[in-house]
Amino acid sequence: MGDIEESRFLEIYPFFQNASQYLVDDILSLSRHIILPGNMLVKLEGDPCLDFVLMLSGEKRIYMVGGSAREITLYEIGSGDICVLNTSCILSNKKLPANAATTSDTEVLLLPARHFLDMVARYEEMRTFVHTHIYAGLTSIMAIISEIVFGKMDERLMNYLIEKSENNNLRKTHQQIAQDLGTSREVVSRVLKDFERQGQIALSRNHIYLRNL
Amino acid sequence: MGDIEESRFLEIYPFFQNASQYLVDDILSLSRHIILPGNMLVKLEGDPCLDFVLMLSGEKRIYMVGGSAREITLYEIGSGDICVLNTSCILSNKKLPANAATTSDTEVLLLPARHFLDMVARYEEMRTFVHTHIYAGLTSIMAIISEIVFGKMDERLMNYLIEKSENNNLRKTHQQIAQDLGTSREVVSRVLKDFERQGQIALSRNHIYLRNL
DNA sequence: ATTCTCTATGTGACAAAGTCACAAACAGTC
DNA sequence: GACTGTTTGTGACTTTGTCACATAGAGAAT
Repeated sequence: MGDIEESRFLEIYPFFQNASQYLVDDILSLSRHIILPGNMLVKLEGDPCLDFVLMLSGEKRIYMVGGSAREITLYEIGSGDICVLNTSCILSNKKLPANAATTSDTEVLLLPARHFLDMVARYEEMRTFVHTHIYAGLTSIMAIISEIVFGKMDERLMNYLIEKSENNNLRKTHQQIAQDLGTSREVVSRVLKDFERQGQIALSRNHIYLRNL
Repeated sequence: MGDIEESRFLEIYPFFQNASQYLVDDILSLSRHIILPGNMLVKLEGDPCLDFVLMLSGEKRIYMVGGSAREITLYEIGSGDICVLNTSCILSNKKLPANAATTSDTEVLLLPARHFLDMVARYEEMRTFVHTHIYAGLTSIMAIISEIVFGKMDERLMNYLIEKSENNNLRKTHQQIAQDLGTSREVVSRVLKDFERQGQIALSRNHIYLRNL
């Protein structure tokens, strides 16, 4: 079933290098290897989680939507990550409380819920793996609250630019940035324009360039 | 050690009425029964969690602090609740990422981390219990983000008044309300004054009265 | 009762962030 | 080059947050 090499899996998920061989065999033999196209809505709020998802490559964005086209991104997961909400849903047999979409072509391993629960029951390592990721997810969501409540927009936006840019370049629209930060497009446009006037960045359509200072 | 009646425990935690007698015996015999005074700072951000905490009576507030006396309450726990962050910390052997304080005299059972981890390993029921509460904690924290990002202050404050009041009365200062909602005292004072001018509430020192409309 | 003191509340002035409406600029395509 | 859909810019206004300081209430001290 799983047509992924064990060596590749262990490279992406080094945690399992020290885990029981039985566990690794189980994960690889019981899960299916799937490729999802980019920019695809994978799950909607309220959907059940039938599989535990292990990210191999690509990226997913987990986000909430409010009225009037406002959104906020809770976190993004990439190669070697798992999704806290997916995990927590399966462990508690509840519905997913957010939306998930791929932002690029994405390769995942899907491990059916019942097998995943079995492994959590049987393997200490699996529990450690899961619980470590749940803690990380909780704290990263708390960090968002902290930023929103205690932080200022210009600081948040500058941190975002630094974090998300590659080689000082970022290819995103102001609308996309606004949806990640949970604010409106106009606010992003205005703060970016200020940054540009201060000489910190250069703006063009779909593209931001960060000048190193 | 534990000097609490099993019948009382099962009344406060009905989930365990259907659990193995061995598990209940373990919980009761391995935990200590402690009483904490009200308004006591129980844990600071960065503290380790040595015990799994089961709330018997009273209330605790879990909150984050930012600069300049601003705070935000993540959640409050009372009789029959457990604290997600406490749970997650123990399961992952990490530090607590928030502060905890009692808001009234509080009675708890403290179950040492190693015994708790043991029970999670051994008892399916304990895993279900824990994972259900983690899901509930995660979604309640997400609900806070949703409120802050998508909601308006007057709606949030009105919901707060309705939720927290008993018999249409609420004994809190504007400062305390501001710290629960993650805003500043002035904003709370102003919105409350608006509510009063609209005849929805009556204000006096340390006290708010809600008129039923 | 009067005064003192501490805490709680009220409010004006201004800054930061969000909303609304609409204009201008850009990149493809026809 | 004209047309079209998307992206960005911006003025005007509302809401929320900050700062400074005034006022009011409650209990203690005299």
